[in-house]
Amino acid sequence: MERIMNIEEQLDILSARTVDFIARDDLRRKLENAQSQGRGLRIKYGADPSAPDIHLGHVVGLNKLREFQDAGHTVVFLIGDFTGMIGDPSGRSQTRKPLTREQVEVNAQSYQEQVFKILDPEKTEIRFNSEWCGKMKFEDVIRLTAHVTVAQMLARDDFSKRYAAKQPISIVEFLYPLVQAYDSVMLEADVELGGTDQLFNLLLGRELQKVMGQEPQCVMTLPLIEGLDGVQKMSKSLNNYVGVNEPAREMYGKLMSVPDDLMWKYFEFILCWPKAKVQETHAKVAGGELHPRAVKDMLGQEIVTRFIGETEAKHASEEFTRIFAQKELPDEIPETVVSAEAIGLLNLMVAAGLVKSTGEARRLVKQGAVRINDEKVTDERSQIMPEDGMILRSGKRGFAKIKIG
RNA sequence: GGUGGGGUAGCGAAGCGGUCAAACGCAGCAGACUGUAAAUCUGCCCUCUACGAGUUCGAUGGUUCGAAUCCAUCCCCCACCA
Repeated sequence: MERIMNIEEQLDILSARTVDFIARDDLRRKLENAQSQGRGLRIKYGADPSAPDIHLGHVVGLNKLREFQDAGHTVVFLIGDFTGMIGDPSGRSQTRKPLTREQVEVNAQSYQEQVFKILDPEKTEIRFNSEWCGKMKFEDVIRLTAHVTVAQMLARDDFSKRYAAKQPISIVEFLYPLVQAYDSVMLEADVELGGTDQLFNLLLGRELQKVMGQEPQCVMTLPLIEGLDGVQKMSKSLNNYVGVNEPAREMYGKLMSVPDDLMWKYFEFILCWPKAKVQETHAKVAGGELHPRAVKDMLGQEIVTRFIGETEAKHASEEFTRIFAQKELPDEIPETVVSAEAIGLLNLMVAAGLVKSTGEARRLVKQGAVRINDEKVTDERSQIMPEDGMILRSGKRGFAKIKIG
């Protein structure tokens, strides 16, 4: 994989699929210098430690990082633990509580496991920004802020919009981009990668490096791909994501629910299919030559294969067809242990973890979504005599097997 | 420091003395349909020992036969002017 590529060739490959790329000439110069000195470039990628699930949205960027590695460069995977421990006031969701040291470490650990499904550990440097942020004195912080003006900050799209709309903007939010920029200085990043929403922050890193007497980093942004709903960007908080650590069955199933039109993006940015191949396949579907369902099955299987394995992918695909197309049972059904006494149907469903409350159970029964051993149960008051191996089914996706104990 | 606006179910947002477990939208769930956990249509969507009962509308006390709606105090948030 590590053959000698000429610089222009590298530039082409590295800039493929990017939205913003600043600036090609800078990168060329950096590549030339690095090559003559026999070293690789340092590619920075920042990660938020509060949401340690890597999902397909991140994969878009990780793929690009991997390309850099394959070209002989080093990825600096920066975990923003310092910022994570302070918390984020912008998301006014209280769920964004500051993390403790321990949580950060646990999250960082799980990050690494997932990230190395894509990145080459040999060429990855994992760093934490508490390393330098934690040592800064207040006066250092103030000095840092002197490098940026409010007007510069307000240039950021979401700030200016919120300011115009008289929405709150916390000072901390002004500090975040600055911290991120400072990270670039400390890491001496040659290139920083991020989603298109990061453009401002990435550019600020460039500015700050210049001010601090460093070669400014190049900036690349990659598209944010939409999640399962097909509209909003994939994110954990919107729960429209596919995590790289999910079981094959989940991963495949979620991918099958992606709107058809979105598939092409996934092929291009997650599986890194060449654009021509994507267009060709798209054309075949449009012309009726290929069935969209078949193409989506291919997408699901290829993605599962990449993160889990081919056997699992095949199995997930077959099981999906069996359950949803032929309405049969999955291979493995979680067991619930109950005693051998008659129990109300609603309570049994709660006990089996199929529903959170009896109210929800009642609703499902009324709607005809509940079956016992494949027989529909419509009376919400029915008493059930549990039997070993009894199959309780609620809706298309809820299964429970009864075990007497 | 001053002025004004707020805190309502997972989120957003109505309600401003009874008909409010609380409109509406989003999210979620189910059914039908389908190539799918897509789209569309329909229904559901606080809890329970469930044709009834219990707890909700920032907190606590109060006025009332009756409060999310009125009063008092408190806590929290926001914008604007200084």
